[in-house]
Amino acid sequence: MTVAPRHPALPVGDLEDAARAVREAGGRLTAPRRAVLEALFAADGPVSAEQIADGLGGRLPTTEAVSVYRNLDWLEDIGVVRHVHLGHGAGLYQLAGAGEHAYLVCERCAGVTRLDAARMRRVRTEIEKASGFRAHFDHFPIHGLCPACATSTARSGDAA
Amino acid sequence: MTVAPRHPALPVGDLEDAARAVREAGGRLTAPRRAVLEALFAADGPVSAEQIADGLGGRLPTTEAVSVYRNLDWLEDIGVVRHVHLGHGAGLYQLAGAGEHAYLVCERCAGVTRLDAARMRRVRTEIEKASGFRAHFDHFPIHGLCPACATSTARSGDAA
DNA sequence: CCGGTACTGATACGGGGTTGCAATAAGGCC
DNA sequence: GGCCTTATTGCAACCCCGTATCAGTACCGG
Repeated sequence: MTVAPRHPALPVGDLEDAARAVREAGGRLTAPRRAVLEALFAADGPVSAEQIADGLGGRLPTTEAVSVYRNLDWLEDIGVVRHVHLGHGAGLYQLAGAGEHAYLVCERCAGVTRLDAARMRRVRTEIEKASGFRAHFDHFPIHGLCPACATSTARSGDAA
Repeated sequence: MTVAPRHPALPVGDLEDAARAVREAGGRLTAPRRAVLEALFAADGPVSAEQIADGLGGRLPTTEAVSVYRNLDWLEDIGVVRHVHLGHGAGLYQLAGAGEHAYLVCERCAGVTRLDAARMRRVRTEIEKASGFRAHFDHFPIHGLCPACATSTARSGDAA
C-alpha cells in the first residue's frame, strides 16, 4: 500500500468487467481474487482489508487476510482499486472510478462527508492559485469540523 | 496519538516557558520530559518520536521510546505539542504555536511545502463555501503534485 | 490433459505504537 | 533537609496493520 503509484484509473462497471481487466493485465481470476472484487462491488463506500477478509461481516465468503492484501495491492497496481486513509487506522479500499471526490472527515464527530467533483475542483483551483500545487483529495482526506460541530464548538468557544 | 482531542494550543517560547506550562498542568519536569521538550526546541520542523528518542541523531541525550511517546501524548494533551501525519509512516511532532499553516506533500518527489497562514485561510474559505466544513490542514497534509512534478507529469501525459 | 507460472496459505517478520506493572524520583509539606 | 504521596519511568509483553518468504496449489494456454 504505497502512496505514490498513481497507476491510471481503470474503472470497472461490474464483476465481468473486472474479470476482463484482470485477464487483460495478465492475471488469473482465482477464488480469493474474485472474492475481493465481489466484496468491493457489494460494499457501499470504502472498506478495510479486514472487512473484506471477513466477507463484509459474514455476508460473503471469507478470505485469507494475506490474499486480500496482495489482491488489493495488485488490483490497485492495475488501476481497478484505489485506497484512501480517512484517519489513523487501517486504509480503506474501493473500486476506482467511483468518481473523483474529496472526503471530509470531522475531527469531532468522525463523520465522513464527500465533496462532489465540481466543488472539489473549485477548492483545487484555489489551492493551485495559492501555491502552484495540484492537489489530490482522493488519497488523504480533508480534516476539520463539519457544519454542526463547527457551530457547537463556536458556541462553547463563546462561553469560554 | 489520537486524532480528535484539539486541546487549546498552548504555545511556549522556550524551555523555561514550557517548564512553567508543565508545572501549571500539574506535571513534573522529569529528565525524559525535559529531553523531549529540548528535542522539540532543537528540531527545525516536525520530528518523529524515534528521532526524539535517538536524541536527534546523537546531538542530544537519548530517551526511552515509551517515555517519548507518553510525554508527547501528554504534552499534546496540555496543548504544548501537536502532531502531523505527512504520509503513511510515523507521525511527526512539533511544538504548538509554530503558527498555523498547511503542509503540502508532493506524491511524486515527496517534497514538503508549507502554505502560509494567509494563503491557507483563502483555501479554507473556499472549502467552507463549498461544503460548510471548517477545514484544518495542520494534522493531515494536502497531497498532490508540486509545480515542478505537475509540469513534468503533464508533459509525459501529453506524450502518452 | 499437461506443464509453466501466477497465485495461495502458513508462518515469520517489521514498523509504529500502547499497556501492565513494579521500581523510581519529583516536589509539596513540615 | 527529610518524608511521603503520587506522577513518571523502564522493561517487557502485546496489538494493529501490513509485508516477505517459501513450499505447495491451481489457473489456463497449448
